Amino acid sequence: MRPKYYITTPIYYVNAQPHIGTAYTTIAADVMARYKRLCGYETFYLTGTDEHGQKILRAANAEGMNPKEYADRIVSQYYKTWADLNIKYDYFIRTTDPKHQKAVQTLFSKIANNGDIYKGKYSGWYCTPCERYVSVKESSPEGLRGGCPVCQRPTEFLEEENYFFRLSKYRDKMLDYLKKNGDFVEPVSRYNEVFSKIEMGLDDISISRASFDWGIPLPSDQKQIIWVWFDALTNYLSGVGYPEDEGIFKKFWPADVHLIAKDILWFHAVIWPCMLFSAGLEPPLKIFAHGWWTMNADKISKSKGNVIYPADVIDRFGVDSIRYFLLREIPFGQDGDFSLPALLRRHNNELANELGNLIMRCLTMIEKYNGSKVPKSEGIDSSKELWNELFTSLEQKFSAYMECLQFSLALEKVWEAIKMANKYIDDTKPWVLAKEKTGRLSDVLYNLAEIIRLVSVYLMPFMPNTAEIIRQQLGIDDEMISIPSGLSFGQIRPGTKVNKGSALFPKVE
RNA sequence: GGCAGGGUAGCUCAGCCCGGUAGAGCAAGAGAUUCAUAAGCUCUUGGCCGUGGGUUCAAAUCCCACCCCUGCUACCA
Repeated sequence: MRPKYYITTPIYYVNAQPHIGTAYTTIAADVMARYKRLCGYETFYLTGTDEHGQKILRAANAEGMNPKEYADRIVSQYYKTWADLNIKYDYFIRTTDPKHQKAVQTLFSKIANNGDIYKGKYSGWYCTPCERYVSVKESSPEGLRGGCPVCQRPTEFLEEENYFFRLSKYRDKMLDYLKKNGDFVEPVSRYNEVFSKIEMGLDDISISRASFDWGIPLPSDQKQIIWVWFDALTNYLSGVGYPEDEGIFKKFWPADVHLIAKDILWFHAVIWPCMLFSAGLEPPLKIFAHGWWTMNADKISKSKGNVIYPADVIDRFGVDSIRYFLLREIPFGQDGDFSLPALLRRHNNELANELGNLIMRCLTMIEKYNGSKVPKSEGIDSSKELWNELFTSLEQKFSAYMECLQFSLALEKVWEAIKMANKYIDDTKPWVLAKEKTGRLSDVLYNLAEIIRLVSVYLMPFMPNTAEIIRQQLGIDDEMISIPSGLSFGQIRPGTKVNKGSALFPKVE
């Protein structure tokens, strides 16, 4: 039986169109999903949109629309952007889907039946953008009136009867779970933060709202709707069939990893597992919180007007270049800076010069010196053996880095091979060998064709279009493109006709 | 205020656990070459390793104090 892999992005709140931050998470998950598919895993990649809550209701009203229409409009932008970025998800979930709504109510009832939900009266300062109450612990006197400690925006005083979830009950269980699963939250620094915050104590949280009605009603009390975060988190279950489609659900749950940005760590690393504990379901295996992008070292925000939209850069650089840049530029987990000069450098140096030009020079030489056919390796020199060793070592390192989502390091390893190949050409000087006619030229050209093939396999998850073009240029078929069977050196058949096309990455500017 | 992480070449960082006369990539400069997207290859420049003490034959690396930055968190009121 094939092993499974289930990866998710957060479902994005439809108050804004997709930008570089959401694209980042979505691309990272796509790369991981494509990698796992390549490795033969039965893979499920879930993304989607979060469409309920007061914030959406207000935004819709402000434009004279009903919230569902408003959401539809934004959602279409998500579809388009993800298509433009070549994101291959298995399912796109919307919290307005009837199936999802049912799942939320089912989960809610499970937790209620377990005695973890009670009715209480709550009065306090509420942050609408964050969709949560600011606790007394968190708020300084100025903070109460001054704004939300998380997002700094104004809070409003609310008093209502709500239903509460006994989060406090799960403090010890949660700590225990973390101790037994040291890699549950990554990077480690985030794990430590979560751990110490839980140690300080967990308060019960209000998980229903009565002051507006854009949401999913409680099964037991139609006057209240379920808190958006409870609603949203449940997508990870409903997206794989919970509760009705047991076959799919049992196959894929628990999720192997929830990819998130660091700002929503608490909801995912604490509230979500505790909800699942209460419902008698397994928690996800890993929460990976990545960092934030700045723009020219400046914090990105709507008010500053420096938000970057994927379309802005795709037109100029191409999808694969953007995908590459985002994952290569910074170690996954850390913050990073997005800037045009940085993007230009990566694109022109690494993609155009080192990779694109490598392929171009190899194909040209095969064309010129061997009638566009991959020659038969003559075994005159020992470099084939050396390349074999190099790629064996690359295979190990690459997969190790991919397993721990260290995309930048995985790419760095692939680039070591690319640089070696460029150097190999300069060292062996095929243009000289072509005059000598010793047969050594065949060895070199064969090795180069094979190197390019292997590189394209490794790049496939990151740059699917590029990998596909390389495959066509080399004239090879799909069977040589898989992991691990396609990774051994020496598979490309002599006589294969190459098709030199145009430059893979035209230089920008 | 507490806890955690960090301050090393112009920039981004590795080295610090297991002390022994500073490393990589990018940027900058030079050279040989021509298969190639004026690409690639080779070489060079560049650092009192946050500050002040201490331990040691020897400290970026260990110890103490202080300064600055980042994250989590608390509070004086």
